[in-house]
Amino acid sequence: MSLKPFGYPKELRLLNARDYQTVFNKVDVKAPSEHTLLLARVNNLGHPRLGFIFSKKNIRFAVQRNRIKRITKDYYRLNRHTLPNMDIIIMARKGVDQLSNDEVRSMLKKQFNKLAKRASKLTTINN
RNA sequence: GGAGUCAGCCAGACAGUCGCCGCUCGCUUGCGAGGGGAGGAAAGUCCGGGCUCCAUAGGGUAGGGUGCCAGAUAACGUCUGGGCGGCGAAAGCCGACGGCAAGUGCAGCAGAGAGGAGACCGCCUUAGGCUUCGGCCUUCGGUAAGGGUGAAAGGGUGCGGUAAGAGCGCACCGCAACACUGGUAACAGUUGUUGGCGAGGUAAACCCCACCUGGAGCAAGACCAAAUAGGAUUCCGUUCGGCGUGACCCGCGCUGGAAUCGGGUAGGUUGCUUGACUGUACGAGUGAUUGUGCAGCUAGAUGAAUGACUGUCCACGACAGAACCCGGCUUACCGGCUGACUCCCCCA
RNA sequence: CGGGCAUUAGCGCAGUCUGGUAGCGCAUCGUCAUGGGGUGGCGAGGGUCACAGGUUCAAAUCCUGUAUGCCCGA
Repeated sequence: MSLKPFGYPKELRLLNARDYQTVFNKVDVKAPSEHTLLLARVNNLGHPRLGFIFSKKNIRFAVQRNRIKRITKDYYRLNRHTLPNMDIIIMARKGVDQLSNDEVRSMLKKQFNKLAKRASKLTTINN
């Protein structure tokens, strides 16, 4: 792999419905909170992959949806080296569009840290 | 200087760092360089058109739409100009603005009467009775001026007329029909003649008239790979029947049909941006719009790009995010700029 | 992205086509019956008919726009 250190190419995303379905079929780690729900499953690709489900039902206006997506993406590509090798789905709940950019970032930090902590616990048990 | 009307434009700027999606070029199979990367509404999906498939969209019926006139346009429910009506002091703005004299329906309650209407009170009068001679009661009638009901009561004002009244007659105003004049037309008129004026409201009620209208939608459709296959059995049929064209009938196109058994599914590419395009010059037109020349290429994703952070400045940044593409309409919106016009005040 | 439907009392629904009175069941309140409660009988209250314009004498109903919720088409 000769990826740019903070890039966001397609290898680092979940791309089609099958990718999403495999995660839903067997969730290894969950990280719920008031505004989001993270689901993750261990992969053996040597890097994490991210996908998001921000539905129109939970975030009504397209401008707000795009804003949350972009901040999430940006946070992910800057911090992916701290994440375990998993396929991660981040789902939005109602009310996320009320948060400011800084609030979204701190919320993401908390959630990803929670995920990494639980994942490390999982791998030690498996080993 | 103030108040207002109309038309058009802008939608924070600059620099740095880290990223995302196309395009071109270079080397080469992932990097480098260059250049591009949301809107005026991208929205709502309320109309119209292109495009695609169904027949090249054909005939009829039903259904739907539009609704003063003329024009613009690919087309429209849009736009422009004009007419009529309304609002405003004006610039200007607003209007589903055909027909109820083809037919049918509707109008609760109130009211005498709700449509060639109607005597409840009233007014006048015939006959009779009573009388304190003022009139009162009963009654045959006349009467739409007044009261009262209602959203709405079958021209208005005045004079004459009359028992009291009434377009009953006359004058003026209004109205209708015809003619004339102007205008392509809608329509208009210090025009003329005729008519006493007789059939009011509602068509965003059914409906009538005129014009328009085939259906579906890029999840349309096309291509590649795979697959519906290839099979087996039974029954029916071979001018029949079935399928497709999704309102119905005709027509047209394709084709043997049905049941059971067994077998089996996976996506990718394209459509996808050069267009009723943009800018500019000259010309046609009151204008919407349009002709010709020159120049330009201005998002094209497919879990879906156009962003985040830092710094500086200011008027402290609204509504809001393309998904086949255009033309409109409607709705949302912090502010700012330009031009034209109207009215008022002051100065010269 | 495209196509369609709904919104009426606290809740579930009629009424809208064909304009004039907004109604039904449950729930709420009062009262009768019971020693008390439930069940039952009788009675009452509660509605800007989602919002804003328009047509009409008159709009829940007809027309136009807006908002919200739901369904269908890979």
